[in-house]
Amino acid sequence: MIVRQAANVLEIMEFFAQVKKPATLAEIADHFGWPRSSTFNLLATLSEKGYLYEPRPRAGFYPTPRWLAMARMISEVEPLPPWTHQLISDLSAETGETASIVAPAGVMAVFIDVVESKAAIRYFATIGHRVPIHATASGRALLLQYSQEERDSVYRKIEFKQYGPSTPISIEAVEIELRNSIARGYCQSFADYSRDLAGAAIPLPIGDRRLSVVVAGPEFRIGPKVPEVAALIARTVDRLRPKTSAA
Amino acid sequence: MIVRQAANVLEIMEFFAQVKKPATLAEIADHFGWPRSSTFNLLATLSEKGYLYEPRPRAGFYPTPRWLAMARMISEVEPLPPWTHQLISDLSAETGETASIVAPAGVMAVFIDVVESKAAIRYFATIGHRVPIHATASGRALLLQYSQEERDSVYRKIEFKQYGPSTPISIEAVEIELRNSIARGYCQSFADYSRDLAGAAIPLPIGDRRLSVVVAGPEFRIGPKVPEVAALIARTVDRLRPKTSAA
DNA sequence: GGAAAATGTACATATATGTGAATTTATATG
DNA sequence: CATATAAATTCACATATATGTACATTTTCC
Repeated sequence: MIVRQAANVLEIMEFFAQVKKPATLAEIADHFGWPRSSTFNLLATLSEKGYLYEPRPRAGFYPTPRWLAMARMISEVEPLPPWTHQLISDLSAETGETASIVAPAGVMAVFIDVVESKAAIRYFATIGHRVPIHATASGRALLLQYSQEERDSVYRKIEFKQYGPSTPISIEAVEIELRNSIARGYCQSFADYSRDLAGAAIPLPIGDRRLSVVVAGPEFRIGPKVPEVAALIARTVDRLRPKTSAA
Repeated sequence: MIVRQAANVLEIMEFFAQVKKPATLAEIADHFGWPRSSTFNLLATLSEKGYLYEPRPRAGFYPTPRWLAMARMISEVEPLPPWTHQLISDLSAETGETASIVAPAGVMAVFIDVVESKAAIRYFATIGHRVPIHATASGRALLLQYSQEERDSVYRKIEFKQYGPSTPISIEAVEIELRNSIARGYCQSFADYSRDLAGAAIPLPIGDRRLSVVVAGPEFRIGPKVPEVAALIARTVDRLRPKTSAA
């Protein structure tokens, strides 16, 4: 069950992140198609908690820096080491495609850092973007780091759906693809989940964290180059990852 | 009316900002005294939206960097000019008390930047902290920037409460205090709202934004020094504020 | 290795909550 | 300055939602 008002808080936050200017109750209500009274309650709640204020008279609400203060506190713990951002930054620059660091979230894989391609046609992904762990290159690069028992436990919760022609729709299919990936030396996906999207990924364990790096883009552009992209990823990780410790 | 699940999202966020480590469903439910099933729904919603993930197996949930990404996008608009942080930083260092930048939010005043005193006994305030606009030095320094009509409109919404012995409990009392403040050259408060708390504030208009600076601390320590603290604030603003333009 | 404890998940139901309509307040217009 | 129009609040009620209970899964402990 989705908790509507919880989701609405996030929607509002994203709304402000997008429009980047104060908005009145009426504007917000109209934008989302929410009743004014409901919007009123929500805004009052966020204001009361210190997350919204009125920067100038009659110009409406805008988030206070409290969001930022909280997010900073949260993120200063175990941040990703700086070289991982360098990594996807370099990869995106060299390949012209979108590169990301990905982490597990149950049966999904979450993008926790992204550098987008600058191409007009590109893989559009943002931090927080989620994809099925079993039907994506990045996700399978995570699964490779699991023990058999852990994988089984994940499999039990997966609802296998035919997202595309090549989506693995059974546990066996996934396991086979994992074995192939090991043999191949990297994970790949050709529209397994998103139409026209292809990508290459490799596991990226950092400390006891299970992460992966992925480079993805439109199939017609990146498709033929997947092997060399994979090699590039491996080389770049090798170059940037500190040799001394696990971190 | 307060929207409970909206507030809960913020609570969860603040919880993570405090504990700074992943937490399981059970831990979160117990911490807040929420039913497991409700907690489950909330966490599922936040996860689904890409704001929570599971950094390592069986270690529970933690916020994704998406919070930070959103907060950054929101805050890069019209950020406070850097000299305002310098201002409260200097003021806090010189006085040993807590210094803040404050903005209006209806009948309340919100702290939008804070540098805390390092003293053991101090005014504990965080970004997002809210106080009644009419019963605080910082709030009245905002009201001074309003037109009479705007002030009247605010007064109509205020519920006058006797927070402390010197709280102004009528429109006239507030207006008188505002006139006194003008004569005096700064706003002051002696436990008008918070027990044992005294402070000095002055208006700080920036562009068309109505802000104020306040220095506040325990009455016994800052009380006798309020006039000189006020003078210090004025001098420091004068020193740091760029002379050229309104920004 | 098996039982017990803890944790996570599903669902029907009572109830807390969102909302439409009414009221008040603010702003624009003649 | 009066009137019209739009925005912000309030409130009672129907309904969408949180939760108690039951079940499943995982982990711990003996």
